[in-house]
Amino acid sequence: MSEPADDKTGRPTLADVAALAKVSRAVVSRALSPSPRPVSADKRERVLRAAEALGYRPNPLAQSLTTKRVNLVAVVVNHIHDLSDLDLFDRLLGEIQAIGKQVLLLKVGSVDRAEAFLREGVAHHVDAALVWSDFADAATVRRMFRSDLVVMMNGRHDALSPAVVPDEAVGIREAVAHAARQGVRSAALVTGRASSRIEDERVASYRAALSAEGIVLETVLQGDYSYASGRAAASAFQGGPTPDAVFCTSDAMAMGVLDACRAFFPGDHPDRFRLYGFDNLSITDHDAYPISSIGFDKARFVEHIVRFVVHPETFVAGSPPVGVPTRFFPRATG
Amino acid sequence: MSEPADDKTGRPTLADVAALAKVSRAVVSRALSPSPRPVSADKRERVLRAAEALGYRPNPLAQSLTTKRVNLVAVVVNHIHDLSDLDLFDRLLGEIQAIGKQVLLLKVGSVDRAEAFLREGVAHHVDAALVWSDFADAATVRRMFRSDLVVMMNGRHDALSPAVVPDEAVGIREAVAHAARQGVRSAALVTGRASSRIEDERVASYRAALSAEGIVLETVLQGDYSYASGRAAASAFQGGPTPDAVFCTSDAMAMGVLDACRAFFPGDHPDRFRLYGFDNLSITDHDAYPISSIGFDKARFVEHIVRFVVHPETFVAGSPPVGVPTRFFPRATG
DNA sequence: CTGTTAGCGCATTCAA
DNA sequence: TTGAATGCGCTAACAG
Repeated sequence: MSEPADDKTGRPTLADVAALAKVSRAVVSRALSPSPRPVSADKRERVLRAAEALGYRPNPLAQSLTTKRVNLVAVVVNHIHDLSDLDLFDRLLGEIQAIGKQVLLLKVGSVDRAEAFLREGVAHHVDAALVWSDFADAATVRRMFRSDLVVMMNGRHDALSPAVVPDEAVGIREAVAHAARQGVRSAALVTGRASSRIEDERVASYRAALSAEGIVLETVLQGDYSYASGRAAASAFQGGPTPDAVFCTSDAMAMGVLDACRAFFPGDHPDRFRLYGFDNLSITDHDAYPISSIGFDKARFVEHIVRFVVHPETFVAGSPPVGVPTRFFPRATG
Repeated sequence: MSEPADDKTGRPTLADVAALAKVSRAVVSRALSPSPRPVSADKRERVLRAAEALGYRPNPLAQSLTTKRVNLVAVVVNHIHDLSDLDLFDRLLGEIQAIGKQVLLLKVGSVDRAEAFLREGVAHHVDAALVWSDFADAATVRRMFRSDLVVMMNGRHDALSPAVVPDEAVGIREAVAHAARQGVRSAALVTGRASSRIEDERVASYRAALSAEGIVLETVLQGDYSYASGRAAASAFQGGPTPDAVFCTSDAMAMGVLDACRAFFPGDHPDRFRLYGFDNLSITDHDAYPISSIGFDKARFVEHIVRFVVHPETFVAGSPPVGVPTRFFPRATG
């Protein structure tokens, strides 16, 4: 008589359950399988009872050895802020868990570093990789993860992998048109990191929209998406005349610009110029930063991503990236 | 002559490397092992070359089957905001990765839900669980994860698991003492969710400190840590006389109080009462929310956590939780 | 419907 | 130092 389930971990295994239920291991496997498998009601009952009694939990790692699926999804970011707003991330996390998978959060700055730790880690066995970090293009990501299912949100997608991107041009046109209707004739643009493809397109959209509305782009200032860089950029407006409007490619920079101008021109704000941000962060709903902004429906965005994870087959190679339209959200500053 | 490495995944396995290098699988295993194992220089070289040629990557899931270690660390939160500040989370993520492990991020609201998805997921095989969510106590967490190594940050620790907690009393005393020196005699307290142990202690610390400084606690208002709840709570000050100081157990609520009062008493602020927050969020460094706050050294906090993960043996059962002292950070509002 | 058998990819005995 | 054999925990293929 040997004790059931006591190798070293103390964890009962499928074999223990089989022994207690007096059936074969295969029957246990089938009885406990989520998908319906042929098992007599009698034995199924015994298995369930035995599993319950032993406190048995299947080992998903062992399962994955044969099934090739781990129920893990990698979320790859450069910095947490890549996800622009915590609401989006929180929702994504919830939805992924709702479909029975779990999130492996990877912070990846460069391809080199990524290769290094992917070599050792579980990461390259995930069922899917959701990529915000712009450290690599789709082909590289597919190679790095042992998965063909990668969803690109960093703009570096190709024909072989699905991608979800905000359709920024729409919202930008709305914002600029709104400005034009308010009489804006001249503008400054505060941009983020130049290395990003997303940012390049964003800037191009602003240029096109401004031009279409006949607004003169007088100045382009380089920031890095941060509050501090917005403040720094705003010093350009301190001395001479200011443009009619300042467009920032992130809300954080717009916040910096706003605070800088409050400091430069006390009591004067917000009349000196109109201010537009980007991202529609939830903080723009706070009184102190009532920044007109451009955003998209996060629920829909997440919905598309999760759909690709659940039904990869709905993606046909060569189809264009899924666009989630952005909208203009007017607030006090614009 | 069969193609090397082409079952169905196309991924080369250890066996493929062995075949190409003309050695046994055991030799490959040893040659590629991080720890020094007996292998002749000649064969080691051949193995390394073969592995390189094939682009071989060991399968950590298969490894874990025998080693019982996955190099996975679970970070358990209730809501992303539990980590109070993204800076802390971002740093934690980086440090965990630096020690060769990866982060499984779990959003867990209740024990029921947790049990449900832990049953199916990889989560209960992690090497360690770092718990912010107050959904469960240490014993439950140890049971849920197949790990004895859990680090509790939610205040629900016991003698058997390490814990890291901010020593909040220090900073609170500093803040209250500072207020007293400024002539504060009466105060209101805006609290967060009552269900949390951390919150209970925080409130107790405020009461003790106020009492010690002879400040009368006139009002206690219930919030939920959010900006909106702060705004709502502040309506209590709209009608009658206001206390000399308002202490909030989160910066977000303090921001809400601040904005509400700016709306009630335009132009009057910040003289009507002093305002103190909690968490020392980075946004309190922005001009618009210059809220005096209480915070701790995030680098040290993370350092302690990671130390427990790397050297679990440094924890001796029964030792008290590691405290990271908080400090008072005075700003314009206090 | 059931049990037996054979792997999944790897680390680890144990003889040699 | 080496390689053959065994097993980690589980699923899948096959006969019965």
